[in-house]
Amino acid sequence: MAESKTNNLTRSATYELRQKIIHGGLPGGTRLFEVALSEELQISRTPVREAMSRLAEEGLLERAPGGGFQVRSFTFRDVVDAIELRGVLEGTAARLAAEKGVSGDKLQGINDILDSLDGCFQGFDAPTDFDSYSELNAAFHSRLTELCESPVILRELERVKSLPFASPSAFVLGQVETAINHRSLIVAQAQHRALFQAVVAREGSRAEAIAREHARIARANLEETFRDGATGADTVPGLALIVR
Amino acid sequence: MAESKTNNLTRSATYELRQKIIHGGLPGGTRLFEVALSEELQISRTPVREAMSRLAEEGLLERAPGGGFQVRSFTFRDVVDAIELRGVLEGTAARLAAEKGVSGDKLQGINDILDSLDGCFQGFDAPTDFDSYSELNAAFHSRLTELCESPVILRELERVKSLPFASPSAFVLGQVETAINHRSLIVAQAQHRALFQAVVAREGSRAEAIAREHARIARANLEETFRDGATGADTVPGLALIVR
DNA sequence: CATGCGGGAAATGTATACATTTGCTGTATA
DNA sequence: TATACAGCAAATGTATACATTTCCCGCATG
Repeated sequence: MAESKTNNLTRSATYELRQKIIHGGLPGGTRLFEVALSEELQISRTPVREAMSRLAEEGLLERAPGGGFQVRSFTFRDVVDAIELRGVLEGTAARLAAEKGVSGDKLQGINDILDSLDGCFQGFDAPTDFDSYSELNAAFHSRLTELCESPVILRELERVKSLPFASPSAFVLGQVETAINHRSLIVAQAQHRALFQAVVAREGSRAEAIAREHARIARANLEETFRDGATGADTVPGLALIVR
Repeated sequence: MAESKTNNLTRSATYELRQKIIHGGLPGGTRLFEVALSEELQISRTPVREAMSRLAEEGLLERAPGGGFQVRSFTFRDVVDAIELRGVLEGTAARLAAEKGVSGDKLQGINDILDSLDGCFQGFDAPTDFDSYSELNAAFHSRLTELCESPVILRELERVKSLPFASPSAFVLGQVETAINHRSLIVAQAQHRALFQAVVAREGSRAEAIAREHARIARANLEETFRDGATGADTVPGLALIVR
């Protein structure tokens, strides 16, 4: 019955550090010192080291020139590029799925998700339960991209999506109120339908184009949120990720 | 004058391990044991651990379910997808560079490389010095993709290119004699010219298409080399990377 | 004022002992 | 025969002491 206790300290240290970085507690460029962190977390240097190593794998940290690690800093342009990259990779996954063709039994589940997403729109109002909408949205994209059945591509896609602010859920993680409005959600849902339809119809090129355009919504929301070059680092938590 | 001696043991252990994996000394799926490796390399477990962690960052190792690491295994399909992915990313970099436009002073250096590549073809014969040809080829792609000036995209591209057999140089690394023939080199060089021309002319879509097609040469060479489903694991060193 | 050269504090790199977990193996039992 | 469980061996996880390197600071020197 006992939960697996593997890597207890490393696991918790990784979690603590990740949260702190994502929420802006550790601005980009900040160098992390093993001793300081080990004292703060009341553990030895070893699991701290291990945690930093894992966060470097995730792309949240980078190895410092003289050794050790520092928080990776993302410029506004970096975030825009990450979103573009996500669109490109999701587009590739969709295209490959379409070119390969997908068996019918996997399609029904995705269709159900799409119907549930529709259900989130009560009449013409915005979704009341935004959390479950986000969850369904993530599920749709996950299920759809998996259709390409390419571990290599899916792996890189997950990497890119985990980059700060590259995926819609990152906004929730970073506790940033984005300028996501009702209209953009309706457009997004229409794109979901079209994207799915294109994959089913084996129209690879069209699927790729839609997926790319779909990511542009996130980009527009980002630019809307941070309009006028306001970094907002001092007002909105999590925003310290954007430095230069 | 003294060379930087940072991470001496970790560095050498990482190198030794990487070489062994790339050359097929450690087939995909092989679990790596810290004690065994530390005894073999005559060092303690710590630098071995560190080395494995770095190789996991590179994508050559993956964390095993119960802890520890194992050699990542690549199927033939995985390698094909990695090449496809490289084409997609190089295409994206080229497109962004074209859309953004590049200043003239950076173009001359690339043009010189292209001329040098032309020089490798003595008349209509195959390049005599294949090593310098490969070097120039790598330099061209490096310089061209850098034109997009996107650290995020360039970083992911480097990751993908470092995957076994995803980049042309991987064949040299893995000591696999590929079926690269003279004709494919001529086609490739023509694509180099066209790709460069498209970027300069700010024809983003064309540049992206050419970059993708260019990667397909590597795919064709791969399929030619391993035709008839022969894995060749017992005849060609480095081939143990392809297991299933 | 710029520059190069010690010197020492502080950081990471390394070794090693100890703790914990995992996974196997053998045995007893239904 | 299949299965559950106890116990052991071997692996990784963790703590800590020690080694080495880096980096900063102050001083001497051109």
